[in-house]
Amino acid sequence: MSEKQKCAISPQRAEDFPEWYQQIIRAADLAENSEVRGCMVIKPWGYALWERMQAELDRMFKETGHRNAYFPLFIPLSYLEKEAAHVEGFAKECAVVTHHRLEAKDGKLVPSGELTEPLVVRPTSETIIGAAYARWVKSWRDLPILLNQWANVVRWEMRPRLFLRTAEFLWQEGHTAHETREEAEIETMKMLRVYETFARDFLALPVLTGEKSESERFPGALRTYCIEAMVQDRKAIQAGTSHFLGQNFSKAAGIQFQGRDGSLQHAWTTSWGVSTRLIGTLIMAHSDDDGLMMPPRIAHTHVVILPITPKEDSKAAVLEAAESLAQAIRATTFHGSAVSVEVDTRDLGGGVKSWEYIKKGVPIRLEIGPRDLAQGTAALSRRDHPHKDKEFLPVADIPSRIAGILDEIQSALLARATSFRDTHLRRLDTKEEFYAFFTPANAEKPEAHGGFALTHWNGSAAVEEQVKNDLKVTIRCIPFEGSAEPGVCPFSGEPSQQRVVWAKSY
RNA sequence: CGGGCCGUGGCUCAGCUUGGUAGAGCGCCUCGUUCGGGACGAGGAGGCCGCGGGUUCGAAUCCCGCCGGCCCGACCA
Repeated sequence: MSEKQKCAISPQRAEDFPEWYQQIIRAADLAENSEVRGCMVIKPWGYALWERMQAELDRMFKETGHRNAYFPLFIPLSYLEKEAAHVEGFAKECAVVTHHRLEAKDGKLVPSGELTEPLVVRPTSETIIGAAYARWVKSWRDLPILLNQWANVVRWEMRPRLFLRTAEFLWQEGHTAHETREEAEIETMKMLRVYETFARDFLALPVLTGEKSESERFPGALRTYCIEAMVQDRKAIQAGTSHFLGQNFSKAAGIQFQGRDGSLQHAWTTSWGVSTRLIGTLIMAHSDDDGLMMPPRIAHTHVVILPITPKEDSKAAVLEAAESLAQAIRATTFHGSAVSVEVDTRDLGGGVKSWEYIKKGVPIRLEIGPRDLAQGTAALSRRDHPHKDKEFLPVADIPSRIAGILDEIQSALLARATSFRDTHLRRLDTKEEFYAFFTPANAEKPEAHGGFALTHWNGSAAVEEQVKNDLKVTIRCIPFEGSAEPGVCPFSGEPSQQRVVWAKSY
């Protein structure tokens, strides 16, 4: 590269956010598009992030009394037909298996052996899990059932984007059945809070919590709650959902039990999930024009040590010092687990290696070279600081300081994201302000604009529809806290009980 | 699924209008000098020009069909 590049990623966020997003994924080697339309290959660096998310969430699910199970990928078509709203919500995006055999014909393989009943590749598992629960539940003593499954699901999306919207994606879906309505409602809220906590403490994402309006509700649910994050183009992204399904699915599947009073009752069910979309959210929330930035608590690699070996005669000593430093750091812990350290001994020159780890978002880089050997130091760089900043520290002090620095980085990312979100969250009271807020100056190539608008709403779907048509802005959630106050819906002029969160969204 | 644009080494693209057997930059490999911030030199590998058919002595180039991608709409975790 003959000319100096200021940033590793081109284009920059401000120039072309969607393209920047794709370049981050490429530069950090997270994933790539597959030859199968709409599907992605998640590469090791990206999959490791998912494994970290799985590990922490799985722990949190178990701590709240859930266990894992696994249900079939294929769902009988007839199951999907049982819940009317559910069918309507998912039918259009279902992949359907109609045959079970291939036969060679004219040198080609053609499907044969048509199934008597087509099988749907699960877009979600309420129906087939409901059928199992119906078999398992006889008595109030069989409840609650608190299960989760880690699985892939397929939704035949028309416009895929890596991690954000793909035909196949990975997720977890919790499915619970309860004796009473109240118990199920508590469960729904409890798991929403788990997601909120996870997003804040591990992903360093401040999220808004609230309920979805009817038009955004999960097909078949009585209520859908969500966590909504803001990413750096100021759009909202639904990062997790928790649904109170009432008795809709238990009536459809026949989940019945004999209650304490001897009467036959339908169970109350919930479902809740987060997906690999969290990776996309993480990227869009924290990355900068030099690449990915992994919050330390979700990073699979906390520290990378880069030995500087310019001269053959000192090489062995430098490598030994690097390895010994790695061992000392691995012996320390960060939130209960060993700090994860990589030593990159590849024979690559210059800043190439440094830049690779900047792009990949490793929180801490340590350089150790011949000069350090003499002085007993190593150079420490933080991913959340400008990439040229480097602090020379006594090697002996480094291991004990790593966990503290990781915590600082974690806090810095959360603080930065929170400040960004708050800067772009407005209380807007007139239609004019609202429309101005969500209208880009350059319609041809919209710049980052808008944000979250806290604006009154009369509760009508017609208003939502109008705003969506005009601005592509939707209600992201009806927040739980701090929004209940009488006012006037600026779109209809009608009275409103509270402000709701409006935004453009992914 | 509707409208627009586009498919040429791994990536970004030139070549196509006016048919004559394929190029550049980056990346990759080897060797050497380098290495504390994307280094330099020399050499090298890699392409049924998206697929199928047609026109032609001859097609990346012209014609037809299909497939795929991107953007905009509808839909969505």
